[in-house]
Amino acid sequence: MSIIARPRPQRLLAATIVEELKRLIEAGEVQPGERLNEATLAVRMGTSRGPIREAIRVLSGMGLVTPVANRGVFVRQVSVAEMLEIYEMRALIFGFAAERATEYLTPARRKAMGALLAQMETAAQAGKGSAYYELNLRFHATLLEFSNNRRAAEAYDECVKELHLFRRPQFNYAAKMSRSNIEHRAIYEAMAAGRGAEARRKAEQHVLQGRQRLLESLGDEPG
Amino acid sequence: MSIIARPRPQRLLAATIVEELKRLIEAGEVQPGERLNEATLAVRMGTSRGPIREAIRVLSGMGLVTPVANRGVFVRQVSVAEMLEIYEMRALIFGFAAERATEYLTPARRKAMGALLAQMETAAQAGKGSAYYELNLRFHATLLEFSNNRRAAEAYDECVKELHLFRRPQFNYAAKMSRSNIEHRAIYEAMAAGRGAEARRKAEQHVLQGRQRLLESLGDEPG
DNA sequence: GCGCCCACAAGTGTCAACAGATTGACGTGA
DNA sequence: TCACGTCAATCTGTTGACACTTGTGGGCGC
Repeated sequence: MSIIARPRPQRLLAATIVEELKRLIEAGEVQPGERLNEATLAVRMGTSRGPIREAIRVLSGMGLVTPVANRGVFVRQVSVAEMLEIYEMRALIFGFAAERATEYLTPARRKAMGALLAQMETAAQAGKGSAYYELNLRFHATLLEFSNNRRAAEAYDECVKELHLFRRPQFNYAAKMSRSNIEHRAIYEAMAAGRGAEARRKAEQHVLQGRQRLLESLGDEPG
Repeated sequence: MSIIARPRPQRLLAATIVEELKRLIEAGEVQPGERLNEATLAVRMGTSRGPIREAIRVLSGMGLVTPVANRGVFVRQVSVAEMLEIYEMRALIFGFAAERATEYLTPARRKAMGALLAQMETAAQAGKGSAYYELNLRFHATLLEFSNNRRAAEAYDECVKELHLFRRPQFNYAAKMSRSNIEHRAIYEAMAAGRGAEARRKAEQHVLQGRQRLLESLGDEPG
Protein backbone atom coordinates (compact mmCIF):
# COMPACT_ATOMS: atom_id res chain seq x y z
CA MET A 1 0.00 0.00 0.00
CA SER A 2 1.59 3.24 -1.10
CA ILE A 3 1.18 6.29 1.07
CA ILE A 4 0.97 8.57 -1.95
CA ALA A 5 -2.55 9.24 -3.11
CA ARG A 6 -2.83 6.74 -5.91
CA PRO A 7 -5.31 7.20 -8.70
CA ARG A 8 -8.34 5.01 -8.32
CA PRO A 9 -7.35 1.52 -9.35
CA GLN A 10 -8.91 0.11 -12.45
CA ARG A 11 -9.96 -2.83 -10.41
CA LEU A 12 -12.58 -2.69 -7.73
CA LEU A 13 -11.26 -2.72 -4.23
CA ALA A 14 -13.78 -5.43 -3.51
CA ALA A 15 -12.35 -7.58 -6.29
CA THR A 16 -8.91 -7.47 -4.68
CA ILE A 17 -10.40 -8.38 -1.34
CA VAL A 18 -12.30 -11.26 -2.91
CA GLU A 19 -9.02 -12.69 -4.17
CA GLU A 20 -7.44 -12.24 -0.78
CA LEU A 21 -10.32 -13.87 1.07
CA LYS A 22 -10.41 -16.78 -1.34
CA ARG A 23 -6.71 -17.26 -0.75
CA LEU A 24 -7.23 -17.17 3.01
CA ILE A 25 -9.95 -19.79 2.77
CA GLU A 26 -8.13 -22.01 0.32
CA ALA A 27 -4.94 -21.88 2.35
CA GLY A 28 -6.91 -22.77 5.46
CA GLU A 29 -5.91 -19.61 7.30
CA VAL A 30 -9.56 -19.17 8.11
CA GLN A 31 -11.16 -22.46 9.00
CA PRO A 32 -14.55 -23.67 7.82
CA GLY A 33 -17.20 -22.62 10.33
CA GLU A 34 -15.24 -19.57 11.38
CA ARG A 35 -16.89 -16.16 11.36
CA LEU A 36 -15.58 -13.34 9.22
CA ASN A 37 -15.32 -10.13 11.24
CA GLU A 38 -15.94 -7.15 9.01
CA ALA A 39 -14.18 -4.55 11.14
CA THR A 40 -11.10 -6.69 11.62
CA LEU A 41 -10.86 -7.43 7.94
CA ALA A 42 -11.32 -3.76 7.14
CA VAL A 43 -8.35 -2.83 9.31
CA ARG A 44 -6.30 -5.69 7.91
CA MET A 45 -7.01 -4.73 4.31
CA GLY A 46 -6.72 -1.02 4.97
CA THR A 47 -10.20 -0.08 3.78
CA SER A 48 -13.56 0.71 5.26
CA ARG A 49 -16.23 -1.91 5.83
CA GLY A 50 -18.09 -1.22 2.62
CA PRO A 51 -15.78 -3.01 0.19
CA ILE A 52 -15.30 -5.78 2.74
CA ARG A 53 -19.02 -6.37 2.87
CA GLU A 54 -19.26 -6.36 -0.91
CA ALA A 55 -16.43 -8.86 -1.20
CA ILE A 56 -18.14 -11.07 1.35
CA ARG A 57 -21.33 -10.92 -0.71
CA VAL A 58 -19.41 -12.11 -3.74
CA LEU A 59 -18.18 -15.09 -1.76
CA SER A 60 -21.73 -15.62 -0.59
CA GLY A 61 -22.91 -15.77 -4.18
CA MET A 62 -20.19 -18.30 -4.92
CA GLY A 63 -21.34 -20.37 -1.99
CA LEU A 64 -18.08 -20.18 -0.07
CA VAL A 65 -19.64 -18.45 2.94
CA THR A 66 -23.13 -18.44 4.41
CA PRO A 67 -24.60 -15.23 5.82
CA VAL A 68 -26.69 -15.18 9.00
CA ALA A 69 -28.81 -12.09 9.65
CA ASN A 70 -27.42 -9.81 12.37
CA ARG A 71 -24.67 -12.28 13.14
CA GLY A 72 -22.40 -12.06 10.16
CA VAL A 73 -21.09 -14.60 7.69
CA PHE A 74 -19.46 -17.93 8.36
CA VAL A 75 -17.09 -19.89 6.19
CA ARG A 76 -19.04 -22.76 4.75
CA GLN A 77 -18.50 -26.18 6.21
CA VAL A 78 -18.76 -29.13 3.88
CA SER A 79 -20.08 -32.26 5.50
CA VAL A 80 -18.96 -35.77 4.65
CA ALA A 81 -22.19 -36.35 2.75
CA GLU A 82 -21.66 -33.22 0.68
CA MET A 83 -18.07 -34.15 0.10
CA LEU A 84 -19.16 -37.46 -1.35
CA GLU A 85 -21.60 -35.73 -3.66
CA ILE A 86 -19.02 -33.25 -4.81
CA TYR A 87 -16.62 -36.06 -5.63
CA GLU A 88 -19.31 -37.68 -7.73
CA MET A 89 -19.78 -34.50 -9.71
CA ARG A 90 -16.06 -34.14 -10.09
CA ALA A 91 -15.77 -37.68 -11.38
CA LEU A 92 -18.60 -37.08 -13.81
CA ILE A 93 -17.07 -33.92 -15.21
CA PHE A 94 -13.55 -35.29 -15.29
CA GLY A 95 -14.67 -38.36 -17.18
CA PHE A 96 -16.59 -36.25 -19.64
CA ALA A 97 -13.57 -34.02 -20.13
CA ALA A 98 -11.27 -36.97 -20.71
CA GLU A 99 -13.45 -38.32 -23.48
CA ARG A 100 -13.75 -34.93 -25.12
CA ALA A 101 -10.06 -34.22 -24.76
CA THR A 102 -9.34 -37.50 -26.50
CA GLU A 103 -11.36 -36.25 -29.43
CA TYR A 104 -9.49 -32.96 -29.59
CA LEU A 105 -6.03 -34.31 -28.78
CA THR A 106 -3.36 -32.82 -31.04
CA PRO A 107 0.28 -33.93 -31.07
CA ALA A 108 1.23 -30.74 -29.23
CA ARG A 109 -1.31 -31.38 -26.54
CA ARG A 110 -0.28 -35.00 -26.20
CA LYS A 111 3.27 -33.89 -25.79
CA ALA A 112 2.32 -31.35 -23.14
CA MET A 113 0.46 -33.95 -21.10
CA GLY A 114 3.30 -36.43 -21.49
CA ALA A 115 5.74 -33.87 -20.19
CA LEU A 116 3.56 -33.18 -17.18
CA LEU A 117 3.31 -36.87 -16.44
CA ALA A 118 7.06 -37.26 -16.59
CA GLN A 119 7.52 -34.43 -14.12
CA MET A 120 4.96 -35.95 -11.82
CA GLU A 121 6.69 -39.28 -11.85
CA THR A 122 9.95 -37.60 -10.97
CA ALA A 123 8.32 -35.71 -8.13
CA ALA A 124 6.60 -38.83 -6.86
CA GLN A 125 9.78 -40.85 -6.83
CA ALA A 126 11.62 -38.05 -5.05
CA GLY A 127 8.82 -37.91 -2.51
CA LYS A 128 8.23 -34.21 -3.14
CA GLY A 129 4.67 -33.91 -1.96
CA SER A 130 3.99 -30.23 -2.53
CA ALA A 131 5.55 -30.28 -5.97
CA TYR A 132 3.47 -33.30 -6.87
CA TYR A 133 0.38 -31.56 -5.54
CA GLU A 134 0.93 -28.57 -7.80
CA LEU A 135 1.63 -30.73 -10.83
CA ASN A 136 -1.41 -32.81 -10.07
CA LEU A 137 -3.58 -29.70 -10.15
CA ARG A 138 -2.02 -28.67 -13.43
CA PHE A 139 -2.53 -32.10 -14.96
CA HIS A 140 -6.21 -32.02 -14.16
CA ALA A 141 -6.60 -28.40 -15.24
CA THR A 142 -4.82 -29.15 -18.49
CA LEU A 143 -7.08 -32.07 -19.25
CA LEU A 144 -10.10 -29.90 -18.60
CA GLU A 145 -8.68 -27.20 -20.84
CA PHE A 146 -8.15 -29.72 -23.63
CA SER A 147 -11.79 -30.75 -23.41
CA ASN A 148 -12.58 -27.46 -25.16
CA ASN A 149 -15.46 -26.78 -22.80
CA ARG A 150 -14.79 -23.80 -20.58
CA ARG A 151 -18.01 -24.31 -18.71
CA ALA A 152 -16.91 -27.79 -17.70
CA ALA A 153 -13.56 -26.46 -16.56
CA GLU A 154 -15.28 -23.87 -14.40
CA ALA A 155 -17.62 -26.41 -12.85
CA TYR A 156 -14.65 -28.65 -12.12
CA ASP A 157 -12.77 -25.79 -10.48
CA GLU A 158 -15.78 -25.05 -8.37
CA CYS A 159 -15.82 -28.62 -7.11
CA VAL A 160 -12.14 -28.50 -6.22
CA LYS A 161 -12.63 -25.24 -4.33
CA GLU A 162 -15.56 -26.62 -2.42
CA LEU A 163 -13.58 -29.64 -1.40
CA HIS A 164 -11.23 -27.27 0.38
CA LEU A 165 -14.12 -26.46 2.69
CA PHE A 166 -14.10 -29.99 3.96
CA ARG A 167 -12.06 -30.30 7.10
CA ARG A 168 -9.68 -33.04 6.26
CA PRO A 169 -6.64 -34.45 7.91
CA GLN A 170 -3.32 -33.88 6.28
CA PHE A 171 -3.03 -36.07 3.29
CA ASN A 172 -0.33 -38.62 3.41
CA TYR A 173 0.70 -37.77 -0.08
CA ALA A 174 3.98 -39.60 -0.11
CA ALA A 175 2.25 -42.95 0.16
CA LYS A 176 -0.36 -42.21 -2.45
CA MET A 177 1.43 -40.24 -5.09
CA SER A 178 2.69 -43.20 -7.03
CA ARG A 179 -0.63 -45.01 -7.06
CA SER A 180 -2.38 -41.84 -8.16
CA ASN A 181 0.13 -41.32 -10.90
CA ILE A 182 -0.29 -44.82 -12.26
CA GLU A 183 -3.92 -43.90 -12.83
CA HIS A 184 -2.91 -40.67 -14.52
CA ARG A 185 -0.76 -42.57 -16.94
CA ALA A 186 -3.53 -45.01 -17.72
CA ILE A 187 -5.84 -42.12 -18.60
CA TYR A 188 -3.15 -40.58 -20.73
CA GLU A 189 -2.45 -43.75 -22.63
CA ALA A 190 -6.09 -44.37 -23.38
CA MET A 191 -6.33 -40.84 -24.69
CA ALA A 192 -3.18 -41.11 -26.76
CA ALA A 193 -4.53 -44.30 -28.30
CA GLY A 194 -7.74 -42.49 -29.18
CA ARG A 195 -9.88 -44.69 -26.93
CA GLY A 196 -12.18 -42.00 -25.59
CA ALA A 197 -14.68 -44.21 -23.79
CA GLU A 198 -11.90 -46.00 -21.95
CA ALA A 199 -10.27 -42.70 -21.01
CA ARG A 200 -13.57 -41.57 -19.62
CA ARG A 201 -14.03 -44.66 -17.48
CA LYS A 202 -10.49 -44.41 -16.16
CA ALA A 203 -10.81 -40.70 -15.43
CA GLU A 204 -14.00 -41.28 -13.49
CA GLN A 205 -12.43 -44.11 -11.59
CA HIS A 206 -9.41 -41.98 -10.82
CA VAL A 207 -11.47 -39.35 -9.06
CA LEU A 208 -13.58 -41.91 -7.25
CA GLN A 209 -10.50 -43.68 -6.04
CA GLY A 210 -9.21 -40.33 -4.84
CA ARG A 211 -12.38 -40.12 -2.84
CA GLN A 212 -11.77 -43.60 -1.53
CA ARG A 213 -8.25 -42.69 -0.48
CA LEU A 214 -9.65 -39.68 1.37
CA LEU A 215 -12.27 -41.80 3.10
CA GLU A 216 -9.64 -44.26 4.18
CA SER A 217 -7.43 -41.58 5.66
CA LEU A 218 -10.52 -40.33 7.47
CA GLY A 219 -10.96 -43.75 8.96
CA ASP A 220 -7.32 -43.90 9.96
CA GLU A 221 -7.31 -40.64 11.84
CA PRO A 222 -10.64 -40.12 13.55
CA GLY A 223 -11.42 -36.77 15.12
CA MET B 1 -40.48 9.46 19.57
CA SER B 2 -40.56 6.89 16.92
CA ILE B 3 -43.44 7.02 14.51
CA ILE B 4 -43.52 3.44 13.37
CA ALA B 5 -40.58 1.52 14.70
CA ARG B 6 -40.67 -1.51 12.46
CA PRO B 7 -38.40 -4.26 13.71
CA ARG B 8 -35.46 -5.02 11.51
CA PRO B 9 -36.41 -7.91 9.26
CA GLN B 10 -34.80 -11.19 10.05
CA ARG B 11 -33.66 -11.40 6.50
CA LEU B 12 -31.02 -9.19 5.02
CA LEU B 13 -32.39 -6.46 2.82
CA ALA B 14 -29.81 -7.49 0.26
CA ALA B 15 -31.17 -11.03 0.22
CA THR B 16 -34.62 -9.77 -0.70
CA ILE B 17 -33.15 -7.64 -3.44
CA VAL B 18 -31.18 -10.59 -4.77
CA GLU B 19 -34.40 -12.52 -5.17
CA GLU B 20 -36.05 -9.60 -6.88
CA LEU B 21 -33.15 -9.05 -9.27
CA LYS B 22 -32.99 -12.73 -10.14
CA ARG B 23 -36.66 -12.62 -10.93
CA LEU B 24 -36.19 -9.57 -13.12
CA ILE B 25 -33.41 -11.27 -15.04
CA GLU B 26 -35.16 -14.60 -15.34
CA ALA B 27 -38.37 -12.95 -16.52
CA GLY B 28 -36.41 -10.99 -19.08
CA GLU B 29 -37.50 -7.64 -17.67
CA VAL B 30 -33.87 -6.65 -17.77
CA GLN B 31 -32.21 -7.90 -20.91
CA PRO B 32 -28.79 -9.50 -21.15
CA GLY B 33 -26.19 -6.84 -21.80
CA GLU B 34 -28.20 -4.20 -20.01
CA ARG B 35 -26.61 -2.14 -17.28
CA LEU B 36 -27.98 -2.15 -13.74
CA ASN B 37 -28.34 1.39 -12.44
CA GLU B 38 -27.78 1.45 -8.70
CA ALA B 39 -29.62 4.68 -7.97
CA THR B 40 -32.65 3.71 -10.01
CA LEU B 41 -32.84 0.32 -8.35
CA ALA B 42 -32.45 1.94 -4.94
CA VAL B 43 -35.47 4.15 -5.56
CA ARG B 44 -37.42 1.26 -6.99
CA MET B 45 -36.70 -0.97 -4.02
CA GLY B 46 -37.09 1.82 -1.51
CA THR B 47 -33.62 1.51 0.01
CA SER B 48 -30.28 3.21 -0.25
CA ARG B 49 -27.57 2.13 -2.65
CA GLY B 50 -25.70 0.04 -0.10
CA PRO B 51 -27.94 -3.02 -0.06
CA ILE B 52 -28.38 -2.71 -3.82
CA ARG B 53 -24.64 -2.89 -4.33
CA GLU B 54 -24.38 -5.86 -2.02
CA ALA B 55 -27.13 -7.68 -3.86
CA ILE B 56 -25.40 -6.97 -7.14
CA ARG B 57 -22.20 -8.43 -5.75
CA VAL B 58 -24.04 -11.62 -4.88
CA LEU B 59 -25.25 -11.88 -8.46
CA SER B 60 -21.69 -11.20 -9.55
CA GLY B 61 -20.47 -14.11 -7.48
CA MET B 62 -23.12 -16.28 -9.07
CA GLY B 63 -21.96 -15.19 -12.50
CA LEU B 64 -25.26 -13.62 -13.53
CA VAL B 65 -23.76 -10.16 -13.97
CA THR B 66 -20.28 -8.94 -14.84
CA PRO B 67 -18.86 -5.85 -13.14
CA VAL B 68 -16.79 -3.28 -15.03
CA ALA B 69 -14.72 -0.87 -12.96
CA ASN B 70 -16.22 2.60 -12.75
CA ARG B 71 -18.91 1.71 -15.22
CA GLY B 72 -21.17 -0.54 -13.22
CA VAL B 73 -22.41 -4.05 -13.77
CA PHE B 74 -24.00 -5.54 -16.84
CA VAL B 75 -26.32 -8.49 -17.11
CA ARG B 76 -24.27 -11.30 -18.52
CA GLN B 77 -24.74 -12.16 -22.15
CA VAL B 78 -24.36 -15.79 -23.11
CA SER B 79 -22.98 -16.31 -26.58
CA VAL B 80 -24.02 -19.12 -28.90
CA ALA B 81 -20.77 -20.92 -28.17
CA GLU B 82 -21.36 -20.71 -24.43
CA MET B 83 -24.92 -21.81 -24.88
CA LEU B 84 -23.75 -24.93 -26.65
CA GLU B 85 -21.31 -25.67 -23.83
CA ILE B 86 -23.94 -25.15 -21.19
CA TYR B 87 -26.29 -27.54 -22.96
CA GLU B 88 -23.54 -30.12 -22.99
CA MET B 89 -23.13 -29.79 -19.25
CA ARG B 90 -26.85 -29.94 -18.76
CA ALA B 91 -27.06 -33.12 -20.82
CA LEU B 92 -24.21 -34.65 -18.86
CA ILE B 93 -25.78 -33.89 -15.51
CA PHE B 94 -29.28 -34.83 -16.57
CA GLY B 95 -28.08 -38.17 -17.90
CA PHE B 96 -26.20 -38.84 -14.71
CA ALA B 97 -29.24 -37.95 -12.66
CA ALA B 98 -31.48 -40.22 -14.71
CA GLU B 99 -29.24 -43.21 -14.10
CA ARG B 100 -29.00 -42.48 -10.40
CA ALA B 101 -32.71 -41.82 -10.08
CA THR B 102 -33.34 -45.20 -11.68
CA GLU B 103 -31.31 -46.76 -8.91
CA TYR B 104 -33.24 -44.96 -6.19
CA LEU B 105 -36.69 -45.20 -7.79
CA THR B 106 -39.37 -46.15 -5.28
CA PRO B 107 -42.99 -46.91 -6.19
CA ALA B 108 -44.03 -43.55 -4.75
CA ARG B 109 -41.49 -41.74 -6.84
CA ARG B 110 -42.44 -43.64 -9.97
CA LYS B 111 -46.03 -42.71 -9.37
CA ALA B 112 -45.14 -39.04 -8.91
CA MET B 113 -43.26 -38.93 -12.17
CA GLY B 114 -46.04 -40.78 -13.97
CA ALA B 115 -48.56 -38.23 -12.73
CA LEU B 116 -46.40 -35.37 -13.93
CA LEU B 117 -46.09 -37.01 -17.33
CA ALA B 118 -49.84 -37.41 -17.62
CA GLN B 119 -50.36 -33.74 -16.81
CA MET B 120 -47.80 -32.76 -19.37
CA GLU B 121 -49.47 -34.81 -22.06
CA THR B 122 -52.77 -33.16 -21.27
CA ALA B 123 -51.20 -29.71 -21.43
CA ALA B 124 -49.42 -30.54 -24.67
CA GLN B 125 -52.57 -31.77 -26.34
CA ALA B 126 -54.47 -28.70 -25.19
CA GLY B 127 -51.70 -26.53 -26.58
CA LYS B 128 -51.17 -24.82 -23.22
CA GLY B 129 -47.60 -23.64 -23.67
CA SER B 130 -46.99 -21.88 -20.36
CA ALA B 131 -48.55 -24.69 -18.34
CA TYR B 132 -46.40 -27.20 -20.20
CA TYR B 133 -43.35 -25.04 -19.59
CA GLU B 134 -43.94 -25.07 -15.84
CA LEU B 135 -44.58 -28.81 -15.75
CA ASN B 136 -41.51 -29.38 -17.86
CA LEU B 137 -39.40 -27.55 -15.29
CA ARG B 138 -40.95 -29.60 -12.52
CA PHE B 139 -40.36 -32.86 -14.34
CA HIS B 140 -36.68 -32.10 -14.73
CA ALA B 141 -36.37 -30.80 -11.18
CA THR B 142 -38.09 -33.88 -9.84
CA LEU B 143 -35.78 -36.20 -11.70
CA LEU B 144 -32.80 -34.31 -10.32
CA GLU B 145 -34.25 -34.53 -6.83
CA PHE B 146 -34.70 -38.26 -7.19
CA SER B 147 -31.03 -38.64 -8.11
CA ASN B 148 -30.30 -38.06 -4.42
CA ASN B 149 -27.47 -35.70 -5.22
CA ARG B 150 -28.20 -32.15 -4.19
CA ARG B 151 -25.01 -30.90 -5.69
CA ALA B 152 -26.03 -32.22 -9.09
CA ALA B 153 -29.42 -30.56 -8.76
CA GLU B 154 -27.77 -27.25 -7.96
CA ALA B 155 -25.42 -27.49 -10.89
CA TYR B 156 -28.33 -28.31 -13.16
CA ASP B 157 -30.29 -25.32 -11.88
CA GLU B 158 -27.32 -23.14 -12.51
CA CYS B 159 -27.23 -24.27 -16.12
CA VAL B 160 -30.91 -23.57 -16.61
CA LYS B 161 -30.53 -20.10 -15.14
CA GLU B 162 -27.57 -19.33 -17.36
CA LEU B 163 -29.51 -20.38 -20.41
CA HIS B 164 -31.93 -17.59 -19.61
CA LEU B 165 -29.07 -15.21 -20.31
CA PHE B 166 -29.01 -16.31 -23.92
CA ARG B 167 -31.02 -13.97 -26.08
CA ARG B 168 -33.35 -16.27 -27.86
CA PRO B 169 -36.39 -15.82 -30.00
CA GLN B 170 -39.70 -16.86 -28.57
CA PHE B 171 -39.92 -20.57 -28.53
CA ASN B 172 -42.61 -22.07 -30.65
CA TYR B 173 -43.60 -24.36 -27.84
CA ALA B 174 -46.85 -25.54 -29.32
CA ALA B 175 -45.09 -27.29 -32.14
CA LYS B 176 -42.45 -28.91 -29.97
CA MET B 177 -44.26 -29.90 -26.80
CA SER B 178 -45.46 -33.23 -28.03
CA ARG B 179 -42.08 -34.29 -29.43
CA SER B 180 -40.40 -33.23 -26.22
CA ASN B 181 -42.90 -35.16 -24.19
CA ILE B 182 -42.39 -38.33 -26.18
CA GLU B 183 -38.78 -38.19 -25.06
CA HIS B 184 -39.83 -37.63 -21.46
CA ARG B 185 -41.94 -40.74 -21.58
CA ALA B 186 -39.10 -42.76 -23.04
CA ILE B 187 -36.84 -41.71 -20.17
CA TYR B 188 -39.54 -42.55 -17.67
CA GLU B 189 -40.17 -45.98 -19.09
CA ALA B 190 -36.50 -46.88 -19.11
CA MET B 191 -36.32 -45.81 -15.49
CA ALA B 192 -39.44 -47.69 -14.50
CA ALA B 193 -38.00 -50.79 -16.11
CA GLY B 194 -34.81 -50.37 -14.12
CA ARG B 195 -32.67 -49.85 -17.21
CA GLY B 196 -30.42 -47.12 -15.82
CA ALA B 197 -27.91 -46.95 -18.65
CA GLU B 198 -30.67 -46.61 -21.20
CA ALA B 199 -32.37 -43.91 -19.14
CA ARG B 200 -29.10 -42.08 -19.02
CA ARG B 201 -28.61 -42.20 -22.79
CA LYS B 202 -32.15 -41.06 -23.41
CA ALA B 203 -31.93 -38.24 -20.88
CA GLU B 204 -28.73 -36.99 -22.47
CA GLN B 205 -30.27 -37.19 -25.90
CA HIS B 206 -33.34 -35.37 -24.68
CA VAL B 207 -31.35 -32.33 -23.60
CA LEU B 208 -29.19 -32.39 -26.71
CA GLN B 209 -32.25 -32.53 -28.89
CA GLY B 210 -33.63 -29.59 -26.97
CA ARG B 211 -30.46 -27.80 -27.94
CA GLN B 212 -31.02 -28.86 -31.53
CA ARG B 213 -34.56 -27.53 -31.44
CA LEU B 214 -33.25 -24.22 -30.14
CA LEU B 215 -30.59 -24.06 -32.85
CA GLU B 216 -33.17 -24.70 -35.50
CA SER B 217 -35.45 -21.96 -34.27
CA LEU B 218 -32.39 -19.69 -34.32
CA GLY B 219 -31.89 -20.55 -37.96
CA ASP B 220 -35.52 -19.87 -38.73
CA GLU B 221 -35.63 -16.41 -37.26
CA PRO B 222 -32.34 -14.64 -37.90
CA GLY B 223 -31.61 -11.34 -36.18
C1' DG C 1 -26.40 -22.59 44.59
C1' DC C 2 -29.67 -21.61 40.83
C1' DG C 3 -32.31 -18.97 37.73
C1' DC C 4 -33.90 -14.52 35.97
C1' DC C 5 -33.45 -9.77 34.58
C1' DC C 6 -31.04 -5.91 32.96
C1' DA C 7 -27.31 -2.99 31.44
C1' DC C 8 -23.34 -2.93 28.53
C1' DA C 9 -20.18 -4.11 24.92
C1' DA C 10 -19.45 -5.85 20.39
C1' DG C 11 -20.80 -6.28 15.81
C1' DT C 12 -23.83 -6.05 11.89
C1' DG C 13 -27.35 -3.39 8.82
C1' DT C 14 -28.33 0.79 6.65
C1' DC C 15 -27.83 5.38 5.13
C1' DA C 16 -26.21 9.89 3.37
C1' DA C 17 -22.41 12.35 1.58
C1' DC C 18 -18.02 13.00 -0.79
C1' DA C 19 -14.50 11.92 -4.39
C1' DG C 20 -13.17 10.19 -8.72
C1' DA C 21 -14.29 8.32 -13.43
C1' DT C 22 -16.87 8.08 -17.63
C1' DT C 23 -19.84 9.69 -21.14
C1' DG C 24 -21.83 12.65 -24.29
C1' DA C 25 -22.67 17.38 -25.83
C1' DC C 26 -21.04 21.57 -27.32
C1' DG C 27 -18.15 24.77 -29.50
C1' DT C 28 -13.99 25.90 -32.01
C1' DG C 29 -10.86 25.59 -35.82
C1' DA C 30 -8.92 23.61 -39.96
C1' DT D 1 -17.88 18.42 -42.63
C1' DC D 2 -14.91 16.43 -39.55
C1' DA D 3 -11.56 16.22 -35.78
C1' DC D 4 -10.52 17.60 -31.29
C1' DG D 5 -10.40 19.75 -26.74
C1' DT D 6 -13.42 21.35 -22.98
C1' DC D 7 -16.90 20.90 -19.84
C1' DA D 8 -20.92 19.55 -17.37
C1' DA D 9 -24.00 15.88 -16.04
C1' DT D 10 -24.31 11.29 -14.50
C1' DC D 11 -22.90 7.49 -12.10
C1' DT D 12 -19.91 4.51 -9.52
C1' DG D 13 -16.44 3.72 -5.53
C1' DT D 14 -15.58 4.60 -0.93
C1' DT D 15 -16.04 6.39 3.54
C1' DG D 16 -17.72 7.55 8.20
C1' DA D 17 -21.66 7.76 11.12
C1' DC D 18 -25.83 6.10 13.20
C1' DA D 19 -29.49 2.50 14.40
C1' DC D 20 -30.53 -1.88 15.73
C1' DT D 21 -29.59 -6.67 17.24
C1' DT D 22 -27.19 -10.17 19.70
C1' DG D 23 -24.49 -12.13 23.28
C1' DT D 24 -22.54 -11.68 27.88
C1' DG D 25 -21.61 -10.84 32.57
C1' DG D 26 -23.02 -8.90 36.98
C1' DG D 27 -26.56 -8.22 40.35
C1' DC D 28 -30.68 -9.61 42.56
C1' DG D 29 -34.30 -12.58 44.41
C1' DC D 30 -35.48 -17.21 45.78
